[in-house]
Amino acid sequence: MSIDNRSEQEFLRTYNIHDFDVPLTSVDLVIFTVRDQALQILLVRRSEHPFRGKWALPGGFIDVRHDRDLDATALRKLREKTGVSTPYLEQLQGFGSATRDPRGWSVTFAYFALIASDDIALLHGGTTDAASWHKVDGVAVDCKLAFDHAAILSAAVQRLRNRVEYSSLPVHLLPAEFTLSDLQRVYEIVLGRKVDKSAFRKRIKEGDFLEEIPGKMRHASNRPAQLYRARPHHPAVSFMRRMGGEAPESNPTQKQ
Amino acid sequence: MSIDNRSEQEFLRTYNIHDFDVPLTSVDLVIFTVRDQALQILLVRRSEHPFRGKWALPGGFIDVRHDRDLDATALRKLREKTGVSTPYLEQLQGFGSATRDPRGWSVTFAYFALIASDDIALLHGGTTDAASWHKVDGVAVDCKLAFDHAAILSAAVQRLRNRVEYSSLPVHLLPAEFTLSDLQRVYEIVLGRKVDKSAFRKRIKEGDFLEEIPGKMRHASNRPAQLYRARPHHPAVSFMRRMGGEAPESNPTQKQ
DNA sequence: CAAATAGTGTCTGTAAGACACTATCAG
DNA sequence: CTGATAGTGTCTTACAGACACTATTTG
Repeated sequence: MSIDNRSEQEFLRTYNIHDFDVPLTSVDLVIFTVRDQALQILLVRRSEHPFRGKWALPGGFIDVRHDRDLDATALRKLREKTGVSTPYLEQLQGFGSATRDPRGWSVTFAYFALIASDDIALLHGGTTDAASWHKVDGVAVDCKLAFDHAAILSAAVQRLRNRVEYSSLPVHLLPAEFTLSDLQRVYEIVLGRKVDKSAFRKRIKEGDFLEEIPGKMRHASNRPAQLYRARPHHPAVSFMRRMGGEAPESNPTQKQ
Repeated sequence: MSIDNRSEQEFLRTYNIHDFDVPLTSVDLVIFTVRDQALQILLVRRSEHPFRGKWALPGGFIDVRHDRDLDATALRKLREKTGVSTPYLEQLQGFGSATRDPRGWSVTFAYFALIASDDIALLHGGTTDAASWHKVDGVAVDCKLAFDHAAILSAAVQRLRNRVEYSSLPVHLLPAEFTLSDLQRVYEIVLGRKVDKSAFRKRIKEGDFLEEIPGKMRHASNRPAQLYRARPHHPAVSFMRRMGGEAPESNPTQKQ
């Protein structure tokens, strides 16, 4: 198959990864949910060096013996921390520099996940380190974070807000059944601004990624509301136009 | 500063990265240009194992002694291959799995760069391996690629086409001075379809990221065309609406 | 003049936003 | 009835797309 398969195999037999100076490689997660009318993320308090005792994004090293690929590592970490195994999960961006970890050159693959807050009763009482939810204020949280996790969080929030302007992403922050008002509220919480009801509902119906649950309504002390669920196999709708009058800031791209 | 700075320092003194099984880490580049009325990318023929003799994306390992961060590695690689040092450069996505490299678990940070084809006279005659331009056909090139580079290329082309639908990105594929017709042609070449002239020009002017070069025209055997240049410090404009009637395919996100 | 490309104007369709309106429940 | 939230209709504005039209050059 290869040009010279024999010498290629010979090469691999004598190859040792530890002959090279390779950076430390990890995967970190920004796990979003909406709780108490606020966008929140999951943080863990580190029980190991470096940054022992500091808050950090959940994450860890690739298990080269068990993880098939990066997504598998991210899913495994998410399951370990939350018990959730079918979230919305998207790779955010890689971060790597000589200075982000005091142990030396390190890289991390940042992912962001969206889960419904009622999916995670399992969290407390697990065997993991202390973990808790923290409200996102602007593009940060109220406590100092280890490593460059503040920068990662900032990038994740910006990416989330940007996606929410033109996609159906927020359905993943809700439980399986919800009303259109619930969904609108999530859009408003993530974006931090009001959204027009009429325009919102036209847009969502046009997008055709939800279906009514026939005859199922939510009753309260007012007019009952139709319950909807995400249409199966309709993962992520992108609209042609963004909501809101504002153009997004430019990418975290660097030049020079 | 830290909770216990003394033990943190003790920890770092005895820490050795080689005690862990870390994946091999590299940076790969998808370098786009427009030449001969076609979108093209730069490929190098590998002179080393593995995949010796195969075409591959230019790339290589992080130089932990000299590279400040991932972007620096990508820029260095780009400079080594093309001599270009101020391109549009954006991190695409991380790729990592147990099988993408026969040497074992490996990860790579894929970047994509846009350069004007007249910026790269320096390419031939360098000290690098054989490198050449290859036309992009659909989402691939006409030759087999090493590693998982076909998948990386595919993701890069999709990302580029998607961005072009709503941004000013293609200016980076042109030299410093160009006409609006030149720019329209680049949009058409990247997207692989015709674009309406009137709508295009309204959109570009509305975006306000170009400026006329006063009095400077390009003359041919027809009406002379106004020359434009990118407005300084106007890096990447995003429009509120996409061109073309089609919504983009969903992300390369995985679930399950 | 013709050929070629540059550049503009006019109309239509679509969807977002503003906002007022109606509908349906509990109490 | 009131209060509350669900849900709709109507008007305006913004802009993409289609397409015809004018403008300016060379030969």
